[in-house]
Amino acid sequence: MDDHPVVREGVRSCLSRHEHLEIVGEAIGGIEALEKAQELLPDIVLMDINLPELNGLEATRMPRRNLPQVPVLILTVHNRNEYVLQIRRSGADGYVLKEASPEELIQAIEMVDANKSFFSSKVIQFVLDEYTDTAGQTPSARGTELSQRERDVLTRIAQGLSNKQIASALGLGVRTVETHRERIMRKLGLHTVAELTKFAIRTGLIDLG
Amino acid sequence: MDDHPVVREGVRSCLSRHEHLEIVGEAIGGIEALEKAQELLPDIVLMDINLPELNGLEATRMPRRNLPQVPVLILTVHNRNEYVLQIRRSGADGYVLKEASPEELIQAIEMVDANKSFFSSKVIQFVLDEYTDTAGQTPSARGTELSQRERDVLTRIAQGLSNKQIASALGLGVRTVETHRERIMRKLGLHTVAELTKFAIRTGLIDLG
DNA sequence: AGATAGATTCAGGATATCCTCGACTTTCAG
DNA sequence: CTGAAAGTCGAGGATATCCTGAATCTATCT
Repeated sequence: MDDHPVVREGVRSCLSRHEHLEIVGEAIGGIEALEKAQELLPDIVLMDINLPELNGLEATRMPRRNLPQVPVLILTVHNRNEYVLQIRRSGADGYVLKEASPEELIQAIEMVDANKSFFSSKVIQFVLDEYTDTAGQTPSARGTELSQRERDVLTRIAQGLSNKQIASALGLGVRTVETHRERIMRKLGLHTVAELTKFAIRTGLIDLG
Repeated sequence: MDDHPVVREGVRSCLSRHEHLEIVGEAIGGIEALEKAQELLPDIVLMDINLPELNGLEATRMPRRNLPQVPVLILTVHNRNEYVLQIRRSGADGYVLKEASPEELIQAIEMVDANKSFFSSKVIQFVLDEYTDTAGQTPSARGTELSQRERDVLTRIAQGLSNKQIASALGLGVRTVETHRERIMRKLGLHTVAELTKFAIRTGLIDLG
């Protein structure tokens, strides 16, 4: 699932050299990826982060509810620390950088298919550090990370909605949205909508639409 | 020349379907790309922008001195305005987005090889828009486009500055900055800081810092 | 089970900033 | 001259930011 034809061509080519790996479907946007995943029930889903329509991480969170048996492997160019945490939170089973070798991609697919998780060697150290910090595998541990609700609010802030509009969209009171907004700013150390918007873009919460 | 093996695999696969196209060499970083270009003297160089060691644009400028006869085609994910201008200045002969189809890539290679320049259709529209708006370098041009002063203000808004901070930075009154902000919003049809920020990023006014 | 911690929800009030409408002056082109 | 656009301010209502406080719920730890 990627919106770059050349990249998809590369993935196809890498996988074609392994007979036991078969591509049963492709998707460009996040919504299409969800639909095809439910329709084709693949053994594994390979997903980019920056997808049109629906963010790759958001698209990952959803099939984990409806299709918890389908492993998701994230394949992306982003090597930012913020992504690592969000990917773990999204429930993805693996994280491979596009700068990794095709061999590493194959290895990752096989490991995820064997119900193991795989993270690129470049990011595994950071992941391990986080593991030791959080000790338990609790989905939410660090006070510096945003909660799901806070991500929902931040996404809409970066989309250009006002507190009132966000409250209406999420079925909340305006004061609740204001609280979320304040906690987001405090956690991230940012104090303007412009900075929040750029953060949301960097972390793949929204696209430049 | 790309630092993502999977992407290189995709380019190889795209080109392999055309017998008249042959890959004589590959490189990961910008320096390696320069060395191989001088060594192999290819008919055309395909180059990404974000390369380790040496930026792709810097690497493009240099062979234009030593190897002016070697055309350079930029292949990248970036479709921001700032890059378009920088690419033209660097002396590259073409600019293809990774979101383009493999057919477009082949077409671009053939055109550049025929000593013509090629820019992705999505890119060329961008350039044309900017050109018609700021044609003749007149500081004031179109009613729908921003003036220099308004660009100054918008840049700082997107950087996260408040009206007061902008006024101080530009030596204006706060009311003046507020009027500029209003006119910017009216001209662009945008009414939130988030949208202004995304516009500034898309048009290359600011970076994702 | 009780205690602890985080997430989510809502509120009042204070201050700052933004957004919109209107107005004045200057400059420049037709 | 006339009109259009840029640049400069003002006022008022809307919104956002920041502070404190608190109830409910869930999950985990002791």
